[in-house]
Amino acid sequence: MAPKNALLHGTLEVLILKTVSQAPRHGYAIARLLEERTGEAIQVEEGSLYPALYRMEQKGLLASKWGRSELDRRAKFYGLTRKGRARLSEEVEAWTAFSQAVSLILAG
Amino acid sequence: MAPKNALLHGTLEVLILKTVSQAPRHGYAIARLLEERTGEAIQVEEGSLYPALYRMEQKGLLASKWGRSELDRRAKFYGLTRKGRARLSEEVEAWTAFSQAVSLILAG
DNA sequence: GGTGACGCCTAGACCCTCTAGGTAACCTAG
DNA sequence: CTAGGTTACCTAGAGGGTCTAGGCGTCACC
Repeated sequence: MAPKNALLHGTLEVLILKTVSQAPRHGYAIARLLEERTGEAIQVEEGSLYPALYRMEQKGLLASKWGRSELDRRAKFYGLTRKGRARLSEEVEAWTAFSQAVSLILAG
Repeated sequence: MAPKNALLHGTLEVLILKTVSQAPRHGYAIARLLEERTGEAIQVEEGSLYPALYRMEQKGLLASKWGRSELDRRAKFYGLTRKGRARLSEEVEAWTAFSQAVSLILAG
């Protein structure tokens, strides 16, 4: 079967980078925030999210620190590293170019 | 290493559907057309393209027929089936919603 | 006769997302 | 008090799509 969310492929990273650039956030909050802000147009499964966060920390884009959530639960907060910040603008630019290109074709 | 074109993932299908909806085209021409119209912003490798065309024909979205290219070479022309036409509008809609959602986040 | 463009195809690697589980702490309803 | 729902994290393996790196045949040109 076709994957439920093929379009998300490759885009999750920039979404996370952006979300975390505004303030340190924990994984669960990132997922909720993306869903709420987009009216469920973007849905991030936990099985995609946590591995992505792990990869991105390994790559040096994110740095994490355990803390307490808004509801006072144990939660791991992620913030951008300098490398992550650089990566964010690269990926925003790449996505903008790509999405305009696709729109151009689909409008043709 | 990061895949060269992670963003393309899941988008190639709708690009092909759209391109072929305008006129029957052969694979090589589809790739050239996508690149030229987008100023190389979209680049389709042959190793992605031909398997995609094959899959889409298997799924009943495309129908193919051997013919002669503009340069009078042997070439396989693809056209939309009724199912392909229906799929095209679904996917255009899905892409529009998704891309607006991503833009919303990235603009935040 | 060699090189490059045209045009098609394939195997396997690679990467990312998703499914489907599991853990643990906390709250509320009944 | 206990059953269920929410918060919050994690993982193994399946699944699916793209890319790498080849191969094939034809044709035009130098």
